[in-house]
Amino acid sequence: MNKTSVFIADNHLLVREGIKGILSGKQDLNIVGEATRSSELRDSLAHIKPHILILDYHEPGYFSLEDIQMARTLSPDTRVLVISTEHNKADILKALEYGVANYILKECNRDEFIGALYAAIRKEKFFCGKVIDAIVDKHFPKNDTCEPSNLSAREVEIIRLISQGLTNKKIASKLFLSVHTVSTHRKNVLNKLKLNNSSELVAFAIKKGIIEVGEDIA
Amino acid sequence: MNKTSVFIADNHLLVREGIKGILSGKQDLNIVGEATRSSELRDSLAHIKPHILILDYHEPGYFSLEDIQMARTLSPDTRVLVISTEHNKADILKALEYGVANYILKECNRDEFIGALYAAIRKEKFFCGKVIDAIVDKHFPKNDTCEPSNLSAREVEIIRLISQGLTNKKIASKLFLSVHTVSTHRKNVLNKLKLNNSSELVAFAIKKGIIEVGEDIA
DNA sequence: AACCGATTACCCCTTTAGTGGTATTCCGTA
DNA sequence: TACGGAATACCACTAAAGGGGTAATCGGTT
Repeated sequence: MNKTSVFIADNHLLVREGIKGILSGKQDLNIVGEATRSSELRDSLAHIKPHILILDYHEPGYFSLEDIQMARTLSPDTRVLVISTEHNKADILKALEYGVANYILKECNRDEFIGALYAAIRKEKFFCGKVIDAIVDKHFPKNDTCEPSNLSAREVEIIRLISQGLTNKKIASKLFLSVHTVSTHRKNVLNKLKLNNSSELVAFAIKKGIIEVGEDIA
Repeated sequence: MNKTSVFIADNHLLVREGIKGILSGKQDLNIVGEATRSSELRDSLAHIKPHILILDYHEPGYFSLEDIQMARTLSPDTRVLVISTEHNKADILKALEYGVANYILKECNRDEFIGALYAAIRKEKFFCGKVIDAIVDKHFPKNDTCEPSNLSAREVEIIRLISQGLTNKKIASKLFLSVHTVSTHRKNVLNKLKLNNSSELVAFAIKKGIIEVGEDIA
């Protein structure tokens, strides 16, 4: 019988060991490789085409949504199972848009993990409860409660520059726009999100994953 | 011979399994319990007093720095080994102040993990490289490069309220201060951190872990 | 063709933030 | 006790943001 090949991309030893522990004893599975960084994953996928890629997406700087795209390009037949700590709806939805069929949170239980893995093998979709919540919220947006309203690309760009401390004037010259335009965008964003000022906006945007904050510890 | 009792506090199945996998085969260790939430940890520590508590501190909402204090109160002789994804210097230093003697990051390798565990058993300290970096930076602050300068408690409080979108006026009335005082604090903070405005301040503060952003997915 | 959202741009006016000072009180430490 | 930082409070002025409009243009859809 053909074993299913599994590749693990996770930069945390403990999680890799945990996955291997849970998969050990499964006679039908074969762990064919591990990667702890994007570059390792890319190099491996150049010659290994596993059936399943288990990818731990957590924070910027490690494996990211871009790695999902990269994996799907390098090995289109590989099914990607994302495990994540990420509670952020925006990120979950982004991952799904990137073609991830299986997404579970690390806090999911053993059955959910095994279930998601075998669903991936069977080429079915599997999402744990909280991920489904995120999807449902997207498709059936709550009546009036404030939700990460659909911001345009331009608006997100403006938010990003605001969070970098730029004034309307500087944003305008950076984007070759009128100060009025930038001001209008800022205004519209605050209205859409029902926020009062830019400080609150920055906190909100980071919290919702609308913008990223660069990494740390240099 | 007396086995060393180990208690695991981690809300991630995969990490718990990873820890157990690495500890399995160690004849001198005995895993005496697990907790996935603060409340479980508290209940367990009421009657189990393990030699070692491995606590996974990562995000607000799960195990937190407060749980470290709680553990040290309920079971003062228990050595706490914190494992974390946290690159944030402020949080690492806070954990150390709370009496944690052993702190490693999840990306540390097997030797570091084992080393930290046995150091804890021997009642020695052990920090992985990146944690040491954080400590060193604290004790030998860089010459002139901008570093998470020492903000006073009041200043942090002001930053938190700014990030909630409050104006100086509202902050003043909330804290029973003059608007001038709040304004002065805001000004001093921007000077200390060499930032230009409150938007940048909020992004910086979240990035550096000076303030928390509430959780998600409700 | 008519409509709609996104993007651009402008107006007026008020409020708030930012800049650059000074100064007092309190507390802990040298 | 003298010094220094933290916290408090004030002043004057400038720059920027926020609130409330209006409106033209462009692309895509109905």
